[in-house]
Amino acid sequence: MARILITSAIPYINGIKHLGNLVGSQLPADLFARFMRGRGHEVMFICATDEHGTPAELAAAKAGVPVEQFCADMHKVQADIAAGFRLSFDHFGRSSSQRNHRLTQHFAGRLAEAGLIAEVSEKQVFSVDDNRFLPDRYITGTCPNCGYESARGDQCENCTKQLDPTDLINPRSSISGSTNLEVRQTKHLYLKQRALKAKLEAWIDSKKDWPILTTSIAKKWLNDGDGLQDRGITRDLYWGIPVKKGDQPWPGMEGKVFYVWFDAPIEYIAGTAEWADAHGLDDAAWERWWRTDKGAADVTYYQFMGKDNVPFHTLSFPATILGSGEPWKLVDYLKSFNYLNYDGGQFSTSQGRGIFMDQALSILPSDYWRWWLLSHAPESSDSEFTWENFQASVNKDLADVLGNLVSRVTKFARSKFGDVIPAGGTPGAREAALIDALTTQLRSYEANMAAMEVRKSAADLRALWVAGNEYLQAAAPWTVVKSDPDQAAMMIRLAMNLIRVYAIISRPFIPDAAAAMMHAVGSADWTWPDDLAAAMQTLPAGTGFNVPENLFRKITDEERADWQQRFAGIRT
RNA sequence: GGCUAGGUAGCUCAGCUGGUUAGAGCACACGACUCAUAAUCGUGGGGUCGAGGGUUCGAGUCCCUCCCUCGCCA
Repeated sequence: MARILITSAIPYINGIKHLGNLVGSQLPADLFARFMRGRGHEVMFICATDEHGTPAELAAAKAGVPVEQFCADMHKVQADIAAGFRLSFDHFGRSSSQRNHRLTQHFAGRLAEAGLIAEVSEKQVFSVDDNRFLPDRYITGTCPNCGYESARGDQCENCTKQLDPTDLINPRSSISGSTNLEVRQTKHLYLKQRALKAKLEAWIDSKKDWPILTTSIAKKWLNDGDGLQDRGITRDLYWGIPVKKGDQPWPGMEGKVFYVWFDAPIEYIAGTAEWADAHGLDDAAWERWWRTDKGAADVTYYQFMGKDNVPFHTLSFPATILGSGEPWKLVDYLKSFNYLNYDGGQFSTSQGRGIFMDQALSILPSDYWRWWLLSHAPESSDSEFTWENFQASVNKDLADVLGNLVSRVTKFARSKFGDVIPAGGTPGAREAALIDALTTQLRSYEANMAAMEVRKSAADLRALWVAGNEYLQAAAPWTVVKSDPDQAAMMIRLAMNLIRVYAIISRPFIPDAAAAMMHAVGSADWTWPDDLAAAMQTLPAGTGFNVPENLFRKITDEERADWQQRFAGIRT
């Protein structure tokens, strides 16, 4: 039994995520976690909300509630939706937790002791009326280059020129519109990433089995232009983790907080500590997942994220870990995803375009979405959601191939043999051939799942389902029963056992349907079918079974057209 | 403009270090079956593998040029 640590990129607290966010990190991470658990491995699967920073403060202000309250409420909302999608986190933490405060401050202290923190004095725009420093992109003004009146302080959208906020003509606060702005001197901490470049590069180079998408992004940041840059890790904000050096004050940094991208990945670790706290366990319980000197040496650590998160996970976070000089676990395998597009354009949180997680659950149960999203995961390139494709895949794969298989077996069994799995008959060459074919396909499925080849795994799983229909079609128990009821009973007994096997191996993709299948055949034995021939004899004759409701219903053309129209616009 | 990835059947995609008639699912046509959610199973049609050069006995697979899409960066 192996020990598997899995983290999903943590979603930002501000609002409900769309299906593109889901399929890029949380959902494939869940698939992998469920698979590894199913195989009997010890799994720790951690996710959290990423709560700090200006957008959360502004959203809270807009909602008219204190930011602490806003984040607590939104965390609850996101946790409920995650549960709705059956995301099986061992813990869904919060980057604003006290655990993360202490750990983030601890890392900063260690980095300072290692001489990897620089204090830099710089000029920044302060909005008097808002009573806050403004991030560059929250300053609006006229572009000195092209005259565009709504240029942002970091870049003009119109002429794409890179700007400094002080370049803007008639600058104003994007928050309040106030023009009462001042340039003030402020001091910030920088993480000396340049000093860690050689270490980071050696570490990246040691990862021979990482996808090109991952290593190329990392190497570009390492070597492009002037190479890896030192990075500011503090901000003049209210909402964040107070800057401290371990548990000691940091002179000159009073009232400042750490930058959200510094504390967010640390929450992977802190979230595991939160898990221990929530279960009344001591520190050793979570440290054995993260400290190689305290039991984590045999842990394999997998991260899942969208491609936009790769630089932070290949460089910034490892710089924090390596720079600390302490034996924290570094990621072993990093699975990154491209983007999912929506009907010809991008999903967009800021523009409200696409389908959001709560909307998805309001029209169909999670299994439908899980299946489509995972079987079309944007692995090798961006992929596209269309309602036509969604309807076709769900109806064919789930309703026709799998759902109908369960129906035809259980209904036939009920009408011909009664309430229990029937006895009699002897398996022959056809049954042996089926088990051989299933075994081969199952080994392929396991290999693809272990390699996080999501689409290929889905294709293998579907092929396993199809093999069941092929067998039934060829064996034709509905014909055999007329002349040799015992042989028909044997076929049905085998099919019932096959449904149980399907429940186990399908569970990572469609957990609810898997539970329904297991219930239908009157079992609760989720042991992975390492030996398929043996697994196919798990349910003995005499076992009671149920005829379930249809596992999946079909999406009608009318529904598709309705949803297509309903979700065509912009969410407000 | 620089960089990554991609451009393969109507659609969504596989095709590892170059090697017999380029594959799968869906869709389509025909057939079988009738236990089942008008489900299932079988067979078949359909592609000059973005364009043009080149290397090679042989290229979707390597090299060069160009076109297009997406993203990142500037």
